[in-house]
Amino acid sequence: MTDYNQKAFEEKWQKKWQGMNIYHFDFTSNKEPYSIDVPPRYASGPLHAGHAVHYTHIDFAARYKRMRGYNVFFPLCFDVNGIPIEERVERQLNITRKDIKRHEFTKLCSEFAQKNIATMTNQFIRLGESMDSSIYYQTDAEYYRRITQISFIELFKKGHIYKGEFPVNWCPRCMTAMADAEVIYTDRTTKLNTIKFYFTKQPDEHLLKFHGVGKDSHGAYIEIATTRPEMLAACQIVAVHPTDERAPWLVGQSVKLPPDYTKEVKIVEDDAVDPEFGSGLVMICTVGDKEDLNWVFKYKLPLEMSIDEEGKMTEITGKYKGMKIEDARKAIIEDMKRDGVLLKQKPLAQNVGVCWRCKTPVEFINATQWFLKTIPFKQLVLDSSDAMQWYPRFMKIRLEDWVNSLEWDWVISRQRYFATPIPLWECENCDEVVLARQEDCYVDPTIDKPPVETCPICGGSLKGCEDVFDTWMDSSISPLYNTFWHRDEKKFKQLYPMSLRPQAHDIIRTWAFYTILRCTLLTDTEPFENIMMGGFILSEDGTPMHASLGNVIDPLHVIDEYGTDAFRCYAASCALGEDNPFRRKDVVRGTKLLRKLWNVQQFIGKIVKDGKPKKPKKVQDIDQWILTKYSKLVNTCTMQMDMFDYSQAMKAIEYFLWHELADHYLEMIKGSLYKEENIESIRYTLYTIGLGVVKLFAPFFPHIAEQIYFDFYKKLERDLSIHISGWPEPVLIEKEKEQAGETVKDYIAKIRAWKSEQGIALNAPISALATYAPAEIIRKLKTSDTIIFSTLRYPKEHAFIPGKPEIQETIIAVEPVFSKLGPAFKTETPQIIKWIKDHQEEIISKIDNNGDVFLSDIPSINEEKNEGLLHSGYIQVKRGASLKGKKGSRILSFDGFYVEIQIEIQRQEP
RNA sequence: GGGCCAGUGGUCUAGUUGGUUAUGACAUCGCUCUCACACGGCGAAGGUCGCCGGUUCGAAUCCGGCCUGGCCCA
Repeated sequence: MTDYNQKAFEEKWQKKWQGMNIYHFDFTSNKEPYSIDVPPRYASGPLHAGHAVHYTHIDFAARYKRMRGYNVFFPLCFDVNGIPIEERVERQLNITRKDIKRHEFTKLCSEFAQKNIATMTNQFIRLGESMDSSIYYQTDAEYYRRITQISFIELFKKGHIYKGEFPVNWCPRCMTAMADAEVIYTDRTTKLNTIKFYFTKQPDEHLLKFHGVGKDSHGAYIEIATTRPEMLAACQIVAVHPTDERAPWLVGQSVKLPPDYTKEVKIVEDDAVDPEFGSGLVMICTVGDKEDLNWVFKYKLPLEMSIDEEGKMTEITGKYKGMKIEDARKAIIEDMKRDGVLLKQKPLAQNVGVCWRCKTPVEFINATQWFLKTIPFKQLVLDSSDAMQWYPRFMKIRLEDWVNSLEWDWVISRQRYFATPIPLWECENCDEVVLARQEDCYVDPTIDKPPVETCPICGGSLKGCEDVFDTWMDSSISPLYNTFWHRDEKKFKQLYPMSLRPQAHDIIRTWAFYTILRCTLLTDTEPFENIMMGGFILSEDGTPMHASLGNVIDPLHVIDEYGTDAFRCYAASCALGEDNPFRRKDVVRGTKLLRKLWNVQQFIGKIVKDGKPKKPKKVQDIDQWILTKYSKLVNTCTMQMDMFDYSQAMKAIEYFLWHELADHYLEMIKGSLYKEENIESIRYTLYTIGLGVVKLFAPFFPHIAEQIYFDFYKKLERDLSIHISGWPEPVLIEKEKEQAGETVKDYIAKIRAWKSEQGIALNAPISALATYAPAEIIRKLKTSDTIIFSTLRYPKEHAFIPGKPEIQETIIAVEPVFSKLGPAFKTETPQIIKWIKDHQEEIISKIDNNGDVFLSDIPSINEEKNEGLLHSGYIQVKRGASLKGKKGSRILSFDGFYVEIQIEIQRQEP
């Protein structure tokens, strides 16, 4: 017997597989391709356990499809553009990108990313991933960026791109525009400041009676509550709700703005004002938040900015100019306190939008940016997503909600460096845009010359665009890159749309949405057929993993301790789409399952080592039973794998292996095996199921499966590796034999349980003289009597006797069969049930005398037919027995049969 | 505030075309080293299936409302 050393052979296979070329996508093959749009892993740092689980799920799909005979396209790939990497580099070196030359900075980013890529590539190998490095890509490479640029140029030519001056989300720390999808919301407590806005003209005294209006030595004022006092200079208007009792007095009035009271603004009424908030009067700035922005458009207010691109106060804020936002807020509060115009401050819990990467609160900046139209294409995206199968289905709703909630087009330009350059030049004189020629891409307009010397319109000089793309512009064409769009028309036709998009649900609004949008716009076809949505892997305590919380789980640590296959067992136990805390228990359970699989295979291996058994003429009943069970397992498991339901599939295989096969079948055939009875049938069965089970496990546990395959099956099968061998097929489904097998199994299990209860060793002989049971059961038991004899260690004389032993058997209860009664009698059912329960003795005696009880016996039932309740299956009897054994024996009663035991065996007296 | 998901023995968990006696694992407690496996086998105890109402002959399952947690969004 080979020693079980999981770690040693995991390492061995990880090395060997590199050279075996079994995961290779074959462009010349005529097998049907199964293409996976693998999430290019972002190169900002190593994988954590959550990523590891996601990629393991993808690997399950890849390995399964390979065994199903597909030509699987499973690229190794990385996403290498954008702010997060820049941000890491800036933090690591304690610089900002503006401190050094643009191209020096991008070089640093690239080096940083390459290091992470090397780390992650190794991680993927250790996770047992079957990615194909011959179709490798990374999104910052010129070959990839070229496709990003071409896709932009095509969208531009279709008229879907425009340049606009528009307030956009802006991160003052990263100093760039960002899309709505990149803004996340977080709770924080801030201060709500109530400030005096004095009237320009003294209002009617009557107004002073109302709340939120006051008067001091400087005159009458209204109270305005704001969390952003530093934006006072950008205040354009004050609003009150139309139904507010003060509205008639206030609307049309003007107030002066603190802190210096030189600027005047009007008061208007607007039903978007929340009368319950603050004083019920709100100041509207350009632009504090999105709501302000709606008002700005509604009232056509000037777009005056109080904050600039670096997060500093602008000219219009007067003395606060140049201060950072937080400093300016402190300063203006101090000033207003001093002047007595700050009435009160109270804490306020609010939900602020922050930069997804650096968590700095996002501001709105009016800036000229490039946009890709999204608003006109909502329906297009929804239709495209309808054309795909979503797993689980409810995830589609998230995409639909996001699409329906969209209000703005997608800002695709970023004022950053480490990303794909926007391939165009602009005339410094007339703003005419000169696009790069597709055949020239990849281009970097900050270095490369434009395709024409000067502006074709006015002859002005052309300046290369310094903005770069949002990094989602790169990753959201992964299906186009993968399928050789604009590189090889034949391959594109073969591969597009891709078979599967696997991803996590946190990037539905970005990666999924943008990919569906752009690929559909560019190809008029949805980019993938299936989309499987992974859940979140949380830390062991159920909190999300965060470097800052120190609860990040390193998958390699887990693997070092328990092995890769055990880790993959945990991964398989995570249902798709559901959030799962990391469960060490399931990894431990994995180690046990692997050991069980190993042991079972050692046992089977010994028996099948003499060659591949042929199917014998007669397969014994008990073998037909387990083969039927196995075939059913193959069917359900195949179905579940097709639906990406890995947790269910693995559970089913595990149950079959451990309980049906090991606990029941193996135990049952051991006796025959040692006596060499029905050996051909058993060997055939063991070989078929032994190999089949390893194959079913192979996508989950690639290492142990390969090891077992090589140890026992490879020399008898032709395949180079279990991972490119065929997926099992059902071999036999014999319903009757299955039932007979279940009967034998139940019989044996009951006797074994009884022996266990009696403290008799399971392999100890017992002097059971006879088994009594209804003829049908006896017939079933007899088909496998050799197994019963050897498993239970019965004496040769043991007889199987149809009928009852010499016992007094009585009916002890009559039970209603709800599933029969309900549909037949509907509302009368409860009465019948009650009657049955109340008249037990009467019913029992009737059955004993006449053999049945009839509907007409029930007084309250108006039923014409005179059906026998027992005969029609409306009731069932539960029999018990007062048993009389022969002399020197006693009779044990089980559910459905009796066993007569010689008493001597029980004698334990000293 | 809206959407989605979840709530089942001490812990984790399976289970929805509705059928009355709810699955398994871990932990606990008994018994058992039997020639693949004691990291095994056999058994016991442990649950008003989040709460309330409705539909139904019958609800963990369907419907409505609510509570709690998570995720996403505003």
